[in-house]
Amino acid sequence: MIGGGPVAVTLDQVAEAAGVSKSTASRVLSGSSRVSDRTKRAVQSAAERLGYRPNRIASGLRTRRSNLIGLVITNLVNASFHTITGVLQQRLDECGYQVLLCVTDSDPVRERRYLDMLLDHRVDGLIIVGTGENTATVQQVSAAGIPVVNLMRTPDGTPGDSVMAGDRDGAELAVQHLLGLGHRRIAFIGGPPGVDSGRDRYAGFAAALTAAGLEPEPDLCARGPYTVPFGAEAVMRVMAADDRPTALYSANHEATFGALGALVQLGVRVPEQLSLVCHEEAPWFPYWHPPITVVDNGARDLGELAAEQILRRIDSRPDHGEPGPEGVGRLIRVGSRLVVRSSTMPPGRPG
Amino acid sequence: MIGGGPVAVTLDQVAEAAGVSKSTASRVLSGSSRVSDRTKRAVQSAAERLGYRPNRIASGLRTRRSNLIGLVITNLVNASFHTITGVLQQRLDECGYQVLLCVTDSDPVRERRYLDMLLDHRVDGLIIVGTGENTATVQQVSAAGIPVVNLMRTPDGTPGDSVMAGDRDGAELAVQHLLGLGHRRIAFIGGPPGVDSGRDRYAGFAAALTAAGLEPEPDLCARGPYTVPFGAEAVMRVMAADDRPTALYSANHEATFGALGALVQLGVRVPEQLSLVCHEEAPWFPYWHPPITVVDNGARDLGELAAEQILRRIDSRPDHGEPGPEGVGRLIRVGSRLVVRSSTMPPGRPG
DNA sequence: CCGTGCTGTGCAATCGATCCCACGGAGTAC
DNA sequence: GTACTCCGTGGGATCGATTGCACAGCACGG
Repeated sequence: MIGGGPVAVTLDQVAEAAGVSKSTASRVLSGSSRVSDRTKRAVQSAAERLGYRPNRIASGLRTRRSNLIGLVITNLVNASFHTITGVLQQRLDECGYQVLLCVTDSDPVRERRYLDMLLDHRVDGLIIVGTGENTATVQQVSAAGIPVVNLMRTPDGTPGDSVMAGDRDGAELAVQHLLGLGHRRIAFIGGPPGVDSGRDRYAGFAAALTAAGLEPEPDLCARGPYTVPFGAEAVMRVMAADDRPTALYSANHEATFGALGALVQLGVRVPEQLSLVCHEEAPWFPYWHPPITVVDNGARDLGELAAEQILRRIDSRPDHGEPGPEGVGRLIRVGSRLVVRSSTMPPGRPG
Repeated sequence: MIGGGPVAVTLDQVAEAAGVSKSTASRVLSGSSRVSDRTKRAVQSAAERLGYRPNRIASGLRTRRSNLIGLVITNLVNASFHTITGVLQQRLDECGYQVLLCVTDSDPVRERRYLDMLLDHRVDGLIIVGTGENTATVQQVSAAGIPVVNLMRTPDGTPGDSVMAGDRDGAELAVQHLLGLGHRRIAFIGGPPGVDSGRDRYAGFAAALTAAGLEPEPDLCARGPYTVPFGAEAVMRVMAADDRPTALYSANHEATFGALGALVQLGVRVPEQLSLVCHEEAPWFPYWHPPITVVDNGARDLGELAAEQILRRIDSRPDHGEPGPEGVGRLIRVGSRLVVRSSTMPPGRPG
């Protein structure tokens, strides 16, 4: 502690202290080539003694690998996104990669800037929950030889692989469950039609109804942003129908909270008067009263698979081989799972 | 698209295309020194034409600045943390710094590894919500000349500045509010005593009671983890008291959700039978039924101030000046604010 | 005894920027 | 005309690691 100032110890110094050349020291510390046990020990102890920490910037310049992966995501608030972010970070770290976090708030301008910045930092991979407004820039990234994985959303014309949630199937699962309980008037509160999940979940909802000989009723369907106020407003709307629904499918946890609040306010009891299923898990749904039936969209799996896919692409490009898209991007779809709790039950007799 | 392979354009190439030297091209693109307008235009157009993107790794090696800031955080799930993370990232980005995200899950071993890794990446700053188990390693980081900002927690012996929530004052505020409404039997559901927020919030709770001539009653106080199940269990416990409390202070939003679920289950109505105040804002509290009175611990401000503080330290160390702690670390405390909604009211007559 | 191959090590080029230093020429002062 | 100051520009060292190439020493087969 007597002067271990801010000047970091370099490999040269370690080499000198160990009485070997820089090259040998490097070989020992990165374990690439064979070195005699004696020198190995000498270098290691010198490194230890001096408190040597390799400079990844220098090493990155030479090896052309930053060990950084850009994560461009629309927000962190949504339950799926922060679960995914956590899982991703952990999995990538296990393989020596770090996450450069970029939150766009769905702003294409910020997204664009982040993409350029990630290019400048020479990230080894890009995982993106995109707005769809910058596919040209994403193309540039891909053309620069950086693997791209699209997460949750695959905009038209985007390069790279995709890891997508099984939105359509999940919504179908939820509605089939409600139909199976005997519900016929099922309301839908869903996301914006312009977003993959909004579109796909509605498609699943409609498909399940159609398969049962029913069809979506416009005044039982509300589509809008994934927000608490929208959920509340939507419930007010669908519950104002002449013939009230007996069940409600709600497409994300924020909207569901809005819905739950509004239902309490309306004095509608769940599940006695209205069955409720939410398409997204949240930590407190199992503990709610009643515990909420959900479609688990596999957020953890999404993170896991996105990490694995980007790592695979990085590995399969050992030393900046071919740049181009090797065939078309691969599409991985994560299965959804219905978790039945107590917020759904057969419809009661109309009052 | 005819061969813009993965090999990136370098400054040399831009310089050559513009017919100037590498030095001049650098000067134009980093705008450091005066250059004639003619050459400036030539270089800029060449850079544009070739699609030049500066290599931050190379530049970082030379300038000894990575433009990276390490964020070591215990988790992303907690509402405050993801708000803070989002704000931090945005603020730092505005000043050209990017966030290297590290989630520890409160595991000291992972924390330790992350700190070493951040050192290797030569981050320009460290913002940490620490476990308190690695102060020695944090000392190393600080000794390496990297500014450190402790967020929400300031373990004994940690170097650097601190940006802390006004936990004690906030809890006091909440309890004073309840006392002011006429409550005398106030229950406490709080965090682990080993964590700053757990300790401070309890202290504030106790202080407010003491100032009113009361004292905390052991069977109305539950202290445990910030989890939904604990909140539920704690409510069960305090509501089992012979003389039920008329008000409840709950120390974070996860526990509050557990509590709300349990209260519904017990058939206890809020606020008629029990007033509730939560020490932490969540997006849906304003929309709940009833809207929940909260102590806003200023998560956005915490992020904002932590970002500003680290940036200030980085700037005030223009070119690796003195390493040492310039005096003691600065302590910044963020004010808490009581937001009164409808979950609190004067106590009713005992039934 | 000599050629061959393997092992362990060192030398020096290299990655792509930044920036100190020097230099030529124009402008100004005396 | 000489000396001096700017200004714009180029040359080249430098940051700290990695890595291709060369070479010394040793073992082994013929």
